[in-house]
Amino acid sequence: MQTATSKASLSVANSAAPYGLRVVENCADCSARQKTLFCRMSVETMRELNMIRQTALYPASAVLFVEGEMPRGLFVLCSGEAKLTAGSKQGEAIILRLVEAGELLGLSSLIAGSSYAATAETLTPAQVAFIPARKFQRFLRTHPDVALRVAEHLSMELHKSWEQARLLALAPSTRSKLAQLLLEWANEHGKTEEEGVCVPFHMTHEEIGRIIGASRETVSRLLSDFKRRRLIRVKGSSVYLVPEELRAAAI
Amino acid sequence: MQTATSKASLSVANSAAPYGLRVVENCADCSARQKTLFCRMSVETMRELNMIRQTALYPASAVLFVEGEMPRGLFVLCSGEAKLTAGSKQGEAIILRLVEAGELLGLSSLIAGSSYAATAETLTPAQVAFIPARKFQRFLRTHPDVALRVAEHLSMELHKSWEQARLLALAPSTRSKLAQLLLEWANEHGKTEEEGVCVPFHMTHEEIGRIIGASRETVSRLLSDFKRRRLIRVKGSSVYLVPEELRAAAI
DNA sequence: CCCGGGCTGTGATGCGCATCACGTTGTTCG
DNA sequence: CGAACAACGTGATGCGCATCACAGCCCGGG
Repeated sequence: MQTATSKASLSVANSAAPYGLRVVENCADCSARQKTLFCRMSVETMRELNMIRQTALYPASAVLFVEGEMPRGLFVLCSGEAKLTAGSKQGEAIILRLVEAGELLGLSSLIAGSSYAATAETLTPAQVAFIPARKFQRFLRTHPDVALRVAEHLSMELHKSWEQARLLALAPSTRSKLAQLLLEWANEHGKTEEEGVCVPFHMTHEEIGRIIGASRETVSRLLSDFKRRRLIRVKGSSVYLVPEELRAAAI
Repeated sequence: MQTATSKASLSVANSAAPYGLRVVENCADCSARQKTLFCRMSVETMRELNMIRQTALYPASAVLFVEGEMPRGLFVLCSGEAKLTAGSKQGEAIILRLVEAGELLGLSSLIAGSSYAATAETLTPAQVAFIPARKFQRFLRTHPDVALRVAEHLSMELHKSWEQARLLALAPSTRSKLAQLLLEWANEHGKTEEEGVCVPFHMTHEEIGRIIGASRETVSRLLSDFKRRRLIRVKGSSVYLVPEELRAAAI
C-alpha cells in the first residue's frame, strides 16, 4: 500500500500517535485545508476526497519520494514541514523549496506523468495524506473545476520558482541573498512583536547555504555579522529581525 | 484590441507581411501546433480556438508584455523566438527562459489571475496569436480536457524551471554552466552532422551571461577557450560541438 | 564610402567567497 | 552522566570571476 521509503520506520494512521503528533482523521476538520488547493470545495466533494486518501505519520527527515522515481500518487502535507531538493551525481544537493502544512507534494510530476524532478523529505515529524494516482486522476476527470484549481496551483508554484531564480541570480552578493531570504521568511511566517518581526527557525546553516548557494561557513559568518550589526537577534529557536534595517543591508 | 506594447511599431495580420515573415492564417495549418498544448485536439475544437484568436506580427525585440502588468489574454508564439526576463529595480535582468515557436506566453499568470511575473520580448521577428482572457476562460470551462492539458503544460514548465535552478546552483563553475547550457541547446535544437552537432546561434555573449549569471567578458573568454580546445567550432551563426568532449569539460 | 554604434577579444587588478583547519558549543544517546 | 557526534564560530589562504580599460570587428546608414 505504501510507496514511500523512509530512513526511519514507517507508521500508519490509527496507530498510537508517535513523534508527538496529533492525527487529524478527516480532511474536513483539517485546519490547513483553508490554505490549499482543496479550499472552497463542497462538502460532498470533500467527502469523496476523504474516501480515497490514506494517512501516514513520518518522523523528521523521512524521505517521501526520490528524484527519478515514477509518482504513484499525490502527497498532502497535513502537518509539519518538508523540503524539496535536487541533487547532482556528485551527491551535492540544493533545496528547491520549503513545503509547509497544507501544501501538496509531487503534484506536478503526477500531472505531467513524468518521474519526480526532486526529492521530498520531511524536516519535522509530519502527518501526510496519500492519494493513489489512479484515484486522483478519476477524481480530476469527474471534477473539472478541480482540474482548473490544479492549474492555478501549478501556476503559483511556477511563479515561486521564478521568484527564487530572481533571488539567486539578481542579488549582487551572498550577503544580499541571505538578507532577502530572511525577509521572505519574515513575510511568510513572521509575527510582528515589539522587538521586531519574530520568525521560527529550525534550519541549519548548512541547509540555508543549500538554498542560497553558499557554503556553511559563509552563512555562519554573515549571520554573525548581522547579529553584530543588530539587524537580527536570536532567541532560542526564533529570530527577531528589523525588516527596514535588514532591507537596507540587502544592498 | 491590442494589449501589447512594443518598442517598434505594431502590425496586424493580413497586412502585407513585414519583417520577412510568412503569415500562417489557420492554426490547423500551423506546423508548430504538433508540439504544443493544442496538439491532439479534435478538428471541431481546433476550429473553435481558431475563431477566438487574433494574429499579429512583431519585429525583433518587441515587448509583448511587461512584468507587473495584469494579463489580458494568452499569447501563442506561432513563429520566431522570444525570451522571458525578470528584472531588479536597479535595471539588471536575468533571462528566465527562451521560448520557441509553438509555445505559449503568459499562460501561468493568466491562469493564476496574478500580474505577469516576467517580461516577454521577441528575439527575432515573430508571428504571435492572441486569445483574449475572457474567451480563453470560457473555452477552458467548456473543454475540461483542455484544462487538464493546461495543467500538464504548467507542470512541465515548472520542471524546466527547476532544471534551470539545478543548472545554476549545482554547477561548480561558470565554465561548467556554459558547457551545460550549450549541451542543453544541442539537445533541444541540435542537428547531428558529420562535423558534430550543429546548433543555430543568435544570442549575444551578454545575453548568454544573463542566462547563466556571468559577465559578458567571462562568457567571451570561456567560448574562446572552448574554441582553442576544439570543443566547439563557430561557422557563421551556427556552432558545431562535440557533446562527449564538452560534457567532459563540464566538470 | 567612411563613420558610428553594438558586439567581441584580451589584459590587469582586486575582492568575495570557497576551502581547509581547528576549537567550541550544543544535543542525543547508551 | 559522560561519550560521541552534529552543528556552530572564526582564522588563514588562494582561486575564480567581476570589473575596468581599451583595442579590433562587423554591419547598417547617411
